[in-house]
Amino acid sequence: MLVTLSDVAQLAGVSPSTVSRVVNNNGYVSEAIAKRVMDAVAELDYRPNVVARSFRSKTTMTIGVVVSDLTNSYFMDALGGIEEVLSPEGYLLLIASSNNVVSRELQYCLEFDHRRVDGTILASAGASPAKLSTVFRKDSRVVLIDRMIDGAGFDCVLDDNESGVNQLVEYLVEQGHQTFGVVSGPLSISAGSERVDAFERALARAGYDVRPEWKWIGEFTDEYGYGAGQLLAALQEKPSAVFCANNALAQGLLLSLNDAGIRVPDDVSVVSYGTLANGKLFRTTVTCVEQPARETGRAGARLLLERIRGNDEPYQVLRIPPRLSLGESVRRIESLRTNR
Amino acid sequence: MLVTLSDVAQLAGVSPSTVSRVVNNNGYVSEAIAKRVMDAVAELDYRPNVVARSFRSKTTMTIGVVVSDLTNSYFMDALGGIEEVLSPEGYLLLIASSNNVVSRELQYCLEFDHRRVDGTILASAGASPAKLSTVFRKDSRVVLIDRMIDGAGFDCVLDDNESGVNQLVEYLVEQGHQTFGVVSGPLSISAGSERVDAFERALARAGYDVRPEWKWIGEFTDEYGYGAGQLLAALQEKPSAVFCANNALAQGLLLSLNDAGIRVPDDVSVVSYGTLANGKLFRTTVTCVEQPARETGRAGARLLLERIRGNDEPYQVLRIPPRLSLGESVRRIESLRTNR
DNA sequence: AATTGTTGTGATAGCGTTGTCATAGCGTTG
DNA sequence: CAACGCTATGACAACGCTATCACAACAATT
Repeated sequence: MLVTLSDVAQLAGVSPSTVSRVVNNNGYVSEAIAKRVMDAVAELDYRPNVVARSFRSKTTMTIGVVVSDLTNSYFMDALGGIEEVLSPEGYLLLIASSNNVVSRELQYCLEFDHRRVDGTILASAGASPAKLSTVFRKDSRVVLIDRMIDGAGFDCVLDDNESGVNQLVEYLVEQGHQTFGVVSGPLSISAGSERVDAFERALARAGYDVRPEWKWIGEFTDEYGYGAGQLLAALQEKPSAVFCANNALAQGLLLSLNDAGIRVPDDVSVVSYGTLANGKLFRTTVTCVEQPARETGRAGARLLLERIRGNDEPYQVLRIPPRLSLGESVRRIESLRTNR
Repeated sequence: MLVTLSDVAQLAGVSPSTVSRVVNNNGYVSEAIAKRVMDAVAELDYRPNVVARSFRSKTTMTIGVVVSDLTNSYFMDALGGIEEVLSPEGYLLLIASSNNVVSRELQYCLEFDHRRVDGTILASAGASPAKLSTVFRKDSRVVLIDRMIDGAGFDCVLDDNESGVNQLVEYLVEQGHQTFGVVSGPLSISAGSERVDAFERALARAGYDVRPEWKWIGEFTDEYGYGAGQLLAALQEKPSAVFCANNALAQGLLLSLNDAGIRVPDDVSVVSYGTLANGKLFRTTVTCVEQPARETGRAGARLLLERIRGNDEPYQVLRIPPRLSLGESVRRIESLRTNR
């Protein structure tokens, strides 16, 4: 019913093989024949059947990307970087958002495997290595971004969380802060544990710590951030600075503080790991670690490309250094000395 | 190299046909055999080759979605609605952003066609019916959302722009505004022409108009909005209210007015067709037409599903009514009478 | 002149799945 | 009990393409 290679071959008076060579631009084809074929293609309005091609050639030129939250600008930026690298190479992206639900994440990865993607880029919501290994085959090409999974045995590109957090703490201490709170997603995710650990370690070096009752560990969502903000607002005694381990948390926290009538930075200072989405309109007014999202995406895509092209060296972990971006969400504490 | 249907069949001691029936859950299969097959599937860790399946069955269970700007929350919301309808039906989405470049839009649509998607949902950046008909085949299933294309002959779901704009104008006039500016994307796109036309018609009914020098027609991007804001800021005599035909324009305009030291709404009032992305954090502070993005996506997906399932009635245009959302970007003009 | 390599083309054989048809056993019905 | 429909399974072909091989024709090298 639809025009096939053979139809074109017949009209051009050549073999299907030759038409295939022309449309794929590989193998030896003479100028004259190529032109004859292309004319036939145009005349019949031939559309290559990519499904048949993929079936035969066992390569789909498709990359699956699973992120944990598509509405988060970090992942959108990373996606941009991925596309930037993969699109010119002829790959199409299959994009899915797990919405921070691990089971959905696994489900998408499995679906992608069934659809025979050439590789998968995964920003995990916290899948275990065990679960992951049931989903992927031993020869699956997978690159993790933003969140590392120990023991999964995949390439990984992520922030140098330690460096980012250190810059943040340095700045906070410099500004005179002495009491600190933390809001984070699950510590089972590297983005959680690494940032929180680094935060506490950096504080320790400066002679401070985080009081247990000022630690809120939940999900990497603005909803959880909002809830944490409510708890914070209700506290009699508050930390002078609160560290949010990602931008969604910061967003929720700031909104809830605003709703509760707590002013930032007058009443409490807030810093975020990750840029706030709305910085564009209202300028970046939150002091934060500016994540190299796009570069992370690019690096992940490049790593995956190498794997597809046969690189079978041991997997590697790439750390990309972020930089501090100063906003107006941190108060300078001049002289006040609290006894601790 | 990989486990196939036949491998499973062999282990289970049945024919490939039977295994196919089991894994697809269609046709007659006895309980006993089904169990035997499923055990074999589990033991071999069989993964259906969806590419082969698609090739044979001529249906990919894939829907292509081309939007003009993935970073725009309107399209993200619409995407959510689309996914909500299509995902439970087993469809996977192929998502692409044309970034308002018509050639890229066409390219993606063509690529999707080659990949044999079962249907396409398109928020066009302004492709002509002629171009579109070279890309799609006569039996292509296509649904347009947000932007209608006259003469394309496809189903279409979009805002009742007239109603939305009327509500806006009514409110502006009620607040005492008498001089108006407009910022819009191309009038070749229905979202542009319909909104601008409706705006001018509604104003005319109220006895007002838009001065030619207060009309800025460009692209539906925040960049263009920013530029328009600069032009506006530089004007000696300004309109008292400016209508932005989409949210990206409003975003850019507001940012540039802010940069130029023009206060909203004190110096100039701004209204937007479409919700501002950052309403979430800073609350909706811009008076705007709240678009039924998610419902538009849902309706488009449902329309497409019907087409796929064989509905071949004449194509239809669905208009979804939006509603006004009051913010703080419009000043009430009490008594001032300007002579015009 | 013989050998080798390069270029250009065709014939053939599947890839893994499912649609279609054939067949056979069974229960129900007039 | 013959006729029929329903259930259950297998055999077989074919989907459109490309990998592989085979083979020419010709050029370049020994």
